[in-house]
Amino acid sequence: MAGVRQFDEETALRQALEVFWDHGFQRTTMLDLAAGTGVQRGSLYHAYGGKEQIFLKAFDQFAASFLDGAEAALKGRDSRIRLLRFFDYCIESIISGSPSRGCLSTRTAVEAGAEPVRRAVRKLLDDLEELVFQALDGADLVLKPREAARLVVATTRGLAVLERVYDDPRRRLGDTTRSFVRTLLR
Amino acid sequence: MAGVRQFDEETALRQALEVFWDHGFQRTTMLDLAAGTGVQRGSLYHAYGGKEQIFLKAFDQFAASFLDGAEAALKGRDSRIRLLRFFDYCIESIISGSPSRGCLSTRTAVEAGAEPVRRAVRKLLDDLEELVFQALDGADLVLKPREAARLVVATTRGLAVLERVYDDPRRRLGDTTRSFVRTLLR
DNA sequence: GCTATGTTTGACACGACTGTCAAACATCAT
DNA sequence: ATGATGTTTGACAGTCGTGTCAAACATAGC
Repeated sequence: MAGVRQFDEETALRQALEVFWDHGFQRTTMLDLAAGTGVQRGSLYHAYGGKEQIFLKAFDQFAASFLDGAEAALKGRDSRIRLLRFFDYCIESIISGSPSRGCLSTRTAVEAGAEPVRRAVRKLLDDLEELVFQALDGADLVLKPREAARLVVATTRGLAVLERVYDDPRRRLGDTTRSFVRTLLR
Repeated sequence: MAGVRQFDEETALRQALEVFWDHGFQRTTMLDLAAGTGVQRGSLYHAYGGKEQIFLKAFDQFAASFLDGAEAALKGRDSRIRLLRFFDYCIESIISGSPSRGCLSTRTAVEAGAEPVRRAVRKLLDDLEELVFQALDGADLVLKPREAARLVVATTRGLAVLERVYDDPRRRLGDTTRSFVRTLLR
């Protein structure tokens, strides 16, 4: 093999993710990605094909890291604490950046049309559901654990939307979270 | 006054709303609106100024009608039935159209950057919360009614996101809804 | 009918972004 | 060193959408 890639792929994808997170999938252009990664537009086309493919690769990295964090947050001994920590983790992710960038996966789910992107988001949510499901083991629930896990994931989506709408999202989302956990656990 | 508008404003705004709902705020262009309303692009600019102003007017109509429907759905005698009917109403709205168009306000909240648009969505959610709050009067709740109402609205946002991600949204959203109502009412 | 007033129309200039490509380039293997 | 291989680069042509404007138009009121 000669003719070797001049940029570091992992770095570039991490930078691309920042761009997507800041601007959203739709508004992000190949020009933005070129600027954000320092890689020429033509090179990006050559290496990946286009915006969607870049997104999918960047999102994969993101999803893996996000799930790692979620798993760690779900590790407390009490299931109430586990849940509250998990939601805190989600909220921190959602309101990260300044101005805050919102929830990447939610924004993507709502904005993106293409099926591969939709599938990537679905996979993240399914994986997340699974983590929550396992963390709910032994909790005193009104619902079956599967249902509860799904409801938890659904609630994180609700938070993501509220963040876009209301001011002082940390407080607002935190309050909503605590309300929810109180109803879910018995 | 001479020089009179040649199109019916209410009709045009209703048609514009369809366009926005189908394509989302961002993807909708003035060309789309011209095609959808049958009004020339130049006339739309002249009459309203631009896309955002048209959206705000169309969205107002939508919000009023949506809230009417929600209020009606929240009218049963039992608060459980009231809530379930309310969620059914939301779900029907979310999955209306083919292919289904999703939740207009959620999509708008997530897509739109401009403050007036954000404010319009916020108003709808606040109004919705108020309706739910009143409908929760006398319900046997774990939470304070205000908190419960907020959680209900948050949950409708979660549903809206799930609809974008999962297949067979009617079932999925319905299941999630029933889980939620079971946890909320005691 | 005429006029004043506001509306409609199509064309215009412009900017943003896309996707592609040939030429220049860098690197590896021999 | 050289050739083979894949990468980078900047330019190109094309598409789509914007916002504006002067001229043509329609109507209410006199």
